Amino acid sequence: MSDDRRLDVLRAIVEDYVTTNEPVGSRSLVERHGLGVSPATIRNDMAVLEEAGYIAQPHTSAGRVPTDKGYRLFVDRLSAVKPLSAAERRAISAFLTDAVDLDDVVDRSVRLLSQLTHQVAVVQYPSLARSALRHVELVPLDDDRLLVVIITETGRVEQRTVELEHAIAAELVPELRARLNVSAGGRRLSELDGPLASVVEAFAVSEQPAVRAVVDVVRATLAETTEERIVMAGTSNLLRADRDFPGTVRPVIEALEEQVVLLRLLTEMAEDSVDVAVRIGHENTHAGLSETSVVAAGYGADGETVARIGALGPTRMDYAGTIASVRAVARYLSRILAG
Amino acid sequence: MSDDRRLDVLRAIVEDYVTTNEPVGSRSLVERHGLGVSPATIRNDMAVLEEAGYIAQPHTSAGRVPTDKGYRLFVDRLSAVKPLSAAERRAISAFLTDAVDLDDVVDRSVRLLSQLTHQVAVVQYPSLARSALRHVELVPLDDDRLLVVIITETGRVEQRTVELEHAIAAELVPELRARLNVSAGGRRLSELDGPLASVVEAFAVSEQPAVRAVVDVVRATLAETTEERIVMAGTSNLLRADRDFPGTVRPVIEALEEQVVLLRLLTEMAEDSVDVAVRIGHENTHAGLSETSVVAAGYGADGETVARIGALGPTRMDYAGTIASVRAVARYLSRILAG
DNA sequence: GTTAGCACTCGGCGGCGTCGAGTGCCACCA
DNA sequence: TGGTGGCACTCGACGCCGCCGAGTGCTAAC
Repeated sequence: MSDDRRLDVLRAIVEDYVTTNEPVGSRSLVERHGLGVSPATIRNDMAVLEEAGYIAQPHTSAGRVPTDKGYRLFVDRLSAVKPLSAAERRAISAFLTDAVDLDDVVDRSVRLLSQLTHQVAVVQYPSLARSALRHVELVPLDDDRLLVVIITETGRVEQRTVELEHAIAAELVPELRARLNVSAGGRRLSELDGPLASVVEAFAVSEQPAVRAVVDVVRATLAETTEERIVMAGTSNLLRADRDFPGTVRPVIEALEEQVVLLRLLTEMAEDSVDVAVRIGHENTHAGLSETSVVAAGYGADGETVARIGALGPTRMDYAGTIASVRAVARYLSRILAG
Repeated sequence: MSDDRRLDVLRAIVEDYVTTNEPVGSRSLVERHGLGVSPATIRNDMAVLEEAGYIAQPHTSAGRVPTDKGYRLFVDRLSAVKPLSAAERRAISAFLTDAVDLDDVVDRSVRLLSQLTHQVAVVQYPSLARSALRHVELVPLDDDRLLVVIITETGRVEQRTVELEHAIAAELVPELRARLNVSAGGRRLSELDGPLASVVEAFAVSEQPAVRAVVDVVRATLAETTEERIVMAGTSNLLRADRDFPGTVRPVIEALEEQVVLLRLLTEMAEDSVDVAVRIGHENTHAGLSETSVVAAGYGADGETVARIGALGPTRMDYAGTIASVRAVARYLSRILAG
């Protein structure tokens, strides 16, 4: 029994359906791909594939369409890696190297990815918690308020205002700034507890409450994961999909507008895989995304993942191409942040 | 000749069309509104209104639909101000006062506005150029690179890296920081030229090139209008419109993805009016927005407009309600920034 | 200036028949 | 046993047709 051919048939169905967006029948299948058998044979194979849940027919006497399970098998075992063209590599490189600051890098990346994939692209800002601290700056605003500005190695800047119970002596601010930067500079959140504690202890007991307030804000800001930001591009690409299946886009856009949903999704996917992760259709726990697939990868300096990027589109997408693009952009992005 | 009644008819047509989204005919018009005349009379009036370009019929023997010109007249002269309900006022107030920092304020505002109007909402970040400077911070990165962090009164933070030709003496950094903050703190871009020049002159000639590089970056950053950021919410509200007129949404979403387009639009509208400005259909110069209306208003502390907010939707929108919401949110926003 | 009446227009809708892609099954072949 | 050709069947897509009704413009009368 030729199990191989069945897989060939499945691959052919996925490929055809992705390009034509029409249920694919046995005749066109043998024509477009050089399978050396007759339509009738293919029909038998398709019956088996359908029985096993890899494909389905929208209605009697229409061609077959891959199910989520079918796409999954395709992605895991059938799709060949599709290397990017030289032109695409050049475009990525040129597009990203011009960037001037972190905002710009993120902005360019997300646009680039949406253009490469023709899907909705998503880029998460480098997480504060996982980035090393570059510098902490303290700015007295008035007697009992102090502005704390936190700058990470990845170039992200965050600011918080600290309300002080009692005024802090003005002369202490430079000292506190210096101590903070010496002890905490270059470290990540996970390595900060000791150094920060020692900073507090370096001050006179009478000053410690104020110092502790500042230190706590620094720690809290770095720990704050809810503040994570996301940028998105290529939403209009969804409308192409809507022309095919009117109405399916609404819940997707609503999901996209809830950054929380996206963040949770990306975080979950970080656990799926070390490299590029793929979620197909119902594999996305969020209901609105049940006909949507997401391809995501992590990026960050020094092989340390600080955030993720992804592309999102209808389950009927070019997985090989999308995976290649996401992986490529993630790598360039890592390189830029490291450099 | 009763010109008044014709205007009543126009108003009635706009109101009916906005709620029903169907061309409105003479019979239903007299029924739904208590005009004390017969359909035939209305038909005559409608013929006049059509002649004058305020209404049009999609095809022979359908009802009438307002033209852009008709909406314009409606907005300018016919629509009554629609005060917000107490519940709405409370919602605005509650929603905005909880915000913790500028990002949060902007984020909440845009969501709020999209919910109130059921349209796409847009909020522009407070412009750097028009905000007063609160503080400039300098952080040496290595021998020939200096990080400049700029903080405005509205709470916006911007950072730039300066590449120095020759290393700047480390001891000079605190002095430069101090001088910058004394001379420039609290001033707007337009008042900065003199103070900045005097900062440069306060240094020894040998140090001036480096100092000037830093000062130039500060000035350039404040002057940079291209870097203006915009946030958006409620894109999914457009899809409702697409159900009525399939295909019209695509160009709009594409326009929205180009922040430049939106920024130019908001800037143009700033000149239209001191209060709330309205652009209807073809009045938007951008081609993709020719079936879209935009309602915008400025906000800022101390009566000084530092940025704008707006709502955007199909020309067939509830102008009175949208205008009221935009105005209200702009006012609360101003109050928060001032406080 | 308003109204009633009337002929006319035209898009929307539902029914109908045709067409064709695609299927499942069965008998047959190597 | 697996592959193949043949065949009857299904069912959505498409185009045609005729009806219905909302809406109009015009004219003659009030």
